[in-house]
Amino acid sequence: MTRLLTVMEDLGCPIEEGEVQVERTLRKDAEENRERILKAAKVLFAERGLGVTLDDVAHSAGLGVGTVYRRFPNKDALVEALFEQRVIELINVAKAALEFSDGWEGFLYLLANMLTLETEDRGLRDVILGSEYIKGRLRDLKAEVAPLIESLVAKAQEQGTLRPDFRANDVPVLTAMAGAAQEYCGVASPGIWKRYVAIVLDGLKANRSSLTHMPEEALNHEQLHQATLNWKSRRLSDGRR
Amino acid sequence: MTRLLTVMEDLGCPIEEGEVQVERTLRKDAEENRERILKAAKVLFAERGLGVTLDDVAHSAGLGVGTVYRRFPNKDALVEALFEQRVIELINVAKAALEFSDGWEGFLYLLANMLTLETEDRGLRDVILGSEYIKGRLRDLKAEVAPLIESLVAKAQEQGTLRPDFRANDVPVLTAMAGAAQEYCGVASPGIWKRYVAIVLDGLKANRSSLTHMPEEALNHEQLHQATLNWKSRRLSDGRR
DNA sequence: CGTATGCGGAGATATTCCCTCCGCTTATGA
DNA sequence: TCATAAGCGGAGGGAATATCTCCGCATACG
Repeated sequence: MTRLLTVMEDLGCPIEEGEVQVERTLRKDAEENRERILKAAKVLFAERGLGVTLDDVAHSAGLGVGTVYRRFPNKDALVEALFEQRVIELINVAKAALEFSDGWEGFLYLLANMLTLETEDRGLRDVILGSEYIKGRLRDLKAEVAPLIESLVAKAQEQGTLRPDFRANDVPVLTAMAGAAQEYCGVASPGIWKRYVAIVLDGLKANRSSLTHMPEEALNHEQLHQATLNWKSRRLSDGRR
Repeated sequence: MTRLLTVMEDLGCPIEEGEVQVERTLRKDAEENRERILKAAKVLFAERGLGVTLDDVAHSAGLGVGTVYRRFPNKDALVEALFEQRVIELINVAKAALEFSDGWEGFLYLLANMLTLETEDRGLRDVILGSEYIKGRLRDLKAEVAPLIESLVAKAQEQGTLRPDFRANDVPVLTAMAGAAQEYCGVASPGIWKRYVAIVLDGLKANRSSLTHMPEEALNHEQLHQATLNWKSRRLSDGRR
């Protein structure tokens, strides 16, 4: 197999991942290192989002940069390897949410679980909200989520429990908002994002008599100060060249 | 005066801004350029936040970098010159909000106006949410806002119109969230942040019978796609050194 | 018209990121 | 056992990006 591939390449026939299934088994140590890379990357991406460098990953895995680049030619490949499964989790959450006979219950289930996944993993949030590094299979998987949410929203609205002017496309924006709350306060109080989701949920219910219990305390002054220190203005591209 | 200052510096006595009031009048052209810098910076900071470079500002003002650095020794100085007035506006909004006899009306007034100011000016948002570049007078002014909000929240809660588990310290987080909505969707639909603030307000009212009208349409798929392209994972510091 | 003041922007310095290259090491199977 | 394909580390090249200085030249103004 290896022989054949090499020959094909020598003939100027580049081997495209996916066209020919390159399944050459790795040497034992190489396979181990691949696992270490994935493990380190999982943690780093979850903590700091898709912005992490392959250099960071290498360092964190206790390996040289070269090793990482040999196994994953670029960040896209690593991202795909790591997040396919996680996006499938999202799809499953949405499917499970559709199982509820009560549309509001389902919607609640969706938001609670989806936001938990996406808020606690910055990388997953980047995958859902952005498009950088997201190609091929991962992109396709991601596209499966929206229609499910649309059904769910429609159902809850038909039953009159979700406010009628809400739209499925608002969901990613809620994700961005919960993410912002998390990034702002997370240093001082991880999990506080639930407090703000509680507020939003009370704003989404078509009719409500009681208030949802807010599951976390607000930041105290010291914590807010900490958040303040942590805030960085994101550099925006400026268009000129 | 200039003479004196120079001598003092020659003697190794650094001149601190604010200790000695340096009020030497600028040459006419220099004064003009100073205005151009402020004008350009105002626009850039509003659009892209405190992350803009003094080089950016210079270029946008049609001046050389040196000119900008001569007039404003660093970004702190420029930020202070630009945002003092804007923070005073915030203070005035909060004071005006306290004038309402109806606490909820006042709270509504506060959020509507404060969030408008802070959402439409990324720089102001950075000033409020962050601490980078914020020193001296600007810092002091900023500190005047929180107590006003505290009174306002207390008042509305005493009157039973604002949910009792809300805290004044939640306000900056709401700012961060509205800002996130704006940054995510702003390219496709500026002003859409009001849609999400409407939801949040409905979640903050202690009792509500009707829903607040959502002032903007949700993004359509094309717009959402645009938002997706615009999303960048903020690079977080990684702690190692 | 002399000179203090101001101007432009190249470039020094520092940081960050992406990725390649190459000398050395190691797993593997003939 | 040992030849060798496969793998490894990490220095370093190259490209951006940001901050701030320096100095030869221009100009406002008394």
